[in-house]
Amino acid sequence: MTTRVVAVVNDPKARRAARHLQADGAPGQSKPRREPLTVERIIAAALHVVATQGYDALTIRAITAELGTSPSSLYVHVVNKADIDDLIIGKLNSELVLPDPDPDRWQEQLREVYGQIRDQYLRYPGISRAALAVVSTNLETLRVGEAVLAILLAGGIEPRVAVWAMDSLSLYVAAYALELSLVRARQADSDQEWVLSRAELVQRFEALPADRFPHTRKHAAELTSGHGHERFDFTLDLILDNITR
Amino acid sequence: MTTRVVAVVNDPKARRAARHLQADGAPGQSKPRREPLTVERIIAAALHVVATQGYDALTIRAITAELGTSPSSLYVHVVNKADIDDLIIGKLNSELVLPDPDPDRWQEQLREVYGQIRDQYLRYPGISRAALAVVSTNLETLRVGEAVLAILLAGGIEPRVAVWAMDSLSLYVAAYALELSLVRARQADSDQEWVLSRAELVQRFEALPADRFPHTRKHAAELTSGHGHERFDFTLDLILDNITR
DNA sequence: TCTCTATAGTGAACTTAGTTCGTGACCACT
DNA sequence: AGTGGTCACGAACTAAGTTCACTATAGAGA
Repeated sequence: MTTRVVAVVNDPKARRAARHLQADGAPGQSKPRREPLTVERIIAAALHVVATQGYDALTIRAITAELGTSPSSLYVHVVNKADIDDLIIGKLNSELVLPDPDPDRWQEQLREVYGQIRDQYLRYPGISRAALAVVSTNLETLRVGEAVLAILLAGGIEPRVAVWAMDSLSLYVAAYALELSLVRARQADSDQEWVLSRAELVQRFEALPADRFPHTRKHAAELTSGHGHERFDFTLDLILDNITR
Repeated sequence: MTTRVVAVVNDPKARRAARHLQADGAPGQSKPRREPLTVERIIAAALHVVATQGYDALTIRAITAELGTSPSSLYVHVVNKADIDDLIIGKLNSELVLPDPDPDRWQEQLREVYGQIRDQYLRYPGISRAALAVVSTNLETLRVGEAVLAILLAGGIEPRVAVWAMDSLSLYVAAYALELSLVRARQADSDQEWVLSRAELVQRFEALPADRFPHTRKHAAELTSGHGHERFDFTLDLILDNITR
């Protein structure tokens, strides 16, 4: 998508630095080869792996298998596995549609943006683990932060509160998506006998000693209650409704 | 701490099942050996590794080195690496001091409990990653959940809201601690040249194009502001102050 | 057109980590 | 002593991230 500095530099560290520095598409010199392995292709392959097999399956070898190359080939374009994580998170962030701040609809706008983020995380199961690790070190992440901040400030939220709220919201989406991905993955391959199956879990809840776990027993049903992302919306509203004061 | 069924069973899966099922200390038959490797010793060693070197350093071999044994020895007592994660999270949870619900002080009590959890996570850097993965499958975690639920219900919170709030709070502490651990770790070994140093990061913030990142530039200072856990308290209050309505 | 050089690409191998297996040690009871 | 079962362990296997020496190739310049 974004034109990128394909600086003809062998050192991938320098490449990474260049990637992070360039604020806008200002290509140094493009140097197309026959069917060149590019960072874009690597990102695409990586995202495909995550989408189809989950983040745990995102190994260097899985990516290169997707691309029909060998592991070492990646290291011409990429520093690290962590670098790849950084890149795919950046890519996802770059795809978010960020609205122009509307002071009258700031809460709605935030719900919309974080809804996008949530859905994106869930589309790439487990990727929120990477998102939690990245900590806004790349430009695309900053772009999203900037937009969220703009919406909050437009809503009349005091700067310090705005920054903190942004932080809370971001942490929460990531954690929510991570947990949900895990639960889903667990449901998928419950053939892993050593892990308790859902039935066993429910059974165990009911088998809990009533004297020690009265509330948990009584309200276990609520734990899984809530259609769709009702639980998510609940927490978002909790935060958004309260920062105005 | 807890007396445990040292069931004389070779199969570690059976052991795990036994661990999870026993609600109270009802030892089958204890069978002490000379200097036996026990689950307790494994947990202690594991926690020591995490406390001193961080969760990333928690490898099977690191644990066995601590214990002076070999990797394979662990598998007599433990199913998995994941099982170890489960055990240490359980251990930490078992150490939390949970107050008797006081309807008049429910918010204060929750702040106190989650403060304990936060501090514990931070004492064992990175361990919140394991906490996020466990998803309350063991009894000690249920014990904490039960207590939190009890406090919320005592505070007059509607059951469904209480359960959801508990979920949000738990996710948030874990994510908060995880992020903080990461930041601290990054500060510690910033010799990793490929990662941007703190100075570089600040420098970059200031170098951001003012037209695209006005808010981020202007309020970058607030990001790191807040002494101690002010940011944490802020979010907790956001949630706690709002669930009453 | 030919050569030269820098860079992209690659196979093989190294390292670390989780896990398994066969074997031996040890204890308890017969 | 013998026997059975538990516990411990060394060695080895697999998977994954990473490095390195080497090759292939495209484009620049002679």
